[in-house]
Amino acid sequence: MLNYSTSEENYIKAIFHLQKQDGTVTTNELANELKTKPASVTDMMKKLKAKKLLNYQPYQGFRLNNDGTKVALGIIRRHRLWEYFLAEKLKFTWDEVHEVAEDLEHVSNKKLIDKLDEFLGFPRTDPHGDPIPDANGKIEISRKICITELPLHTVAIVSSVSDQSSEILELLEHKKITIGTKVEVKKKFDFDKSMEIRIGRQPVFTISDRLAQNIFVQSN
Amino acid sequence: MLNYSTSEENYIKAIFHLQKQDGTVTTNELANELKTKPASVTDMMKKLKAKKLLNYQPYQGFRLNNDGTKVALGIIRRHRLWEYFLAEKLKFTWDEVHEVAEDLEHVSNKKLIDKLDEFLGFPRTDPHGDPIPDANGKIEISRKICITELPLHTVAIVSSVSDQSSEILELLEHKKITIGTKVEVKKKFDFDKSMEIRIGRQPVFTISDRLAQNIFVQSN
DNA sequence: TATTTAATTTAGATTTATCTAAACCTATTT
DNA sequence: AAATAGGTTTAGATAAATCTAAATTAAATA
Ligand SMILES: [Mn+2]
Ligand SMILES: [Mn+2]
Ligand SMILES: [Mn+2]
Ligand SMILES: [Mn+2]
Repeated sequence: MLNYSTSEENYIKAIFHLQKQDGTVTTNELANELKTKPASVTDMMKKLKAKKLLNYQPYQGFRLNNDGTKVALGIIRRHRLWEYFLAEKLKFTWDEVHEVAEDLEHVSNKKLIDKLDEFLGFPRTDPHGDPIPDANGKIEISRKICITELPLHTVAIVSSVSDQSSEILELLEHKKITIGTKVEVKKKFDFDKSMEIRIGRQPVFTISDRLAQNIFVQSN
Repeated sequence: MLNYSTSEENYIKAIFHLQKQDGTVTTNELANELKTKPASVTDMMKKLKAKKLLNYQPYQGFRLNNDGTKVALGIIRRHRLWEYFLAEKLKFTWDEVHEVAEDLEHVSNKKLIDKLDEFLGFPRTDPHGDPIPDANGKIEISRKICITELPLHTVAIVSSVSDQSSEILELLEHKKITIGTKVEVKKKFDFDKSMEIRIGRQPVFTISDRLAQNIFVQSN
């Protein structure tokens, strides 16, 4: 396995997260995700294409190929194992781990990561509930859906939350929404797409669509 | 505290290790240590001088100032804490830890390192026997001397060994020379500066000057 | 189908870190 | 004091990653 620069790895991982099922990722989407400029994205896409990690034709968007996906899963494995370590061993709160893991994930020594995995007891999910790929890059497919797609009056369990910004995580913590929380949608409003939800036996309260988009549940 | 690039940090740390007591470090010495070219060193010295981390006048060598020393001690703290973690928690052998720590040391998140320190139980030395600076940059001054300076027939304890290359560490392991080993110099040869030493009650054997230079002992 | 708009790419700069080769100092030796 | 040899610095290139502004293309609209 070759080694990739921190910058290349950040692009590869971002593409992996953005490409859903069969669709392609656009230049602007990726630039927005990485807080960079479209011109920089185009440069990097040419480079990653030359390294045979993705399919890319000018103006047609891009998508990781098999090799690129393997690389992405390696980065995600490192990221999530470090997140687990930070939360479980170093007692970081779960909204702090992502930022630190964003750097640690780029130390790519296979032995280090496999020994870390063993030391942690081969955890299956990170502190946000996302599955951790194993040493061969195999990852559990999770049956999670966004809470916005959950039918009314159906109790589900929060299985993961977006980890993209610590602002969101701070809000979730304040609302006492965390992994494992039992939640039920009581009402949805078309006007602003906000929804009223209930956690356990607490009073019903409202969350914005923006927040709901970042909460994922396991319906069974 | 500002942040420095990986490259800047590697230069700063190398200068710290090369500058003994009151002397200055030369361009060639540093280029040799970092396996780079003298021209690259000169470029970086200008940069680090501009950042007020060292004293440097063209052709006169250089030396870290107070601020530079503080930065160096921070890097060394990270390096040695990770080495301890790798050896103690992940069960790396002590000749494998340096290389990995060389990368991990550049993840400079103060909270991460202070929590790691706490998790490890505030270790005082790394797996090579070198002291670990505390969160304030304070470091124990060790009374260690090189085995080449140890008087004949004086039993001493190996307190640290060079960790610069895994080749040396491999050799030391083969010879069963490790931290805590009791050692005594039986004879020194002027011709090639080799020496005969005895470990515990084993038969006397010879080590080269090149190797001896990398073995440090605590004479009492 | 022609036009307009929005997304994307290209062109040209900038910054950081590196190198080689040439020029330049400093110290030692004649 | 002049010559020489080492060590050091400068000059000029290169590669990676980024940017702004201009040019181009594709898609939507008239
Ligand atoms: Mn994360
Ligand atoms: Mn990252
Ligand atoms: Mn080390
Ligand atoms: Mn390093």
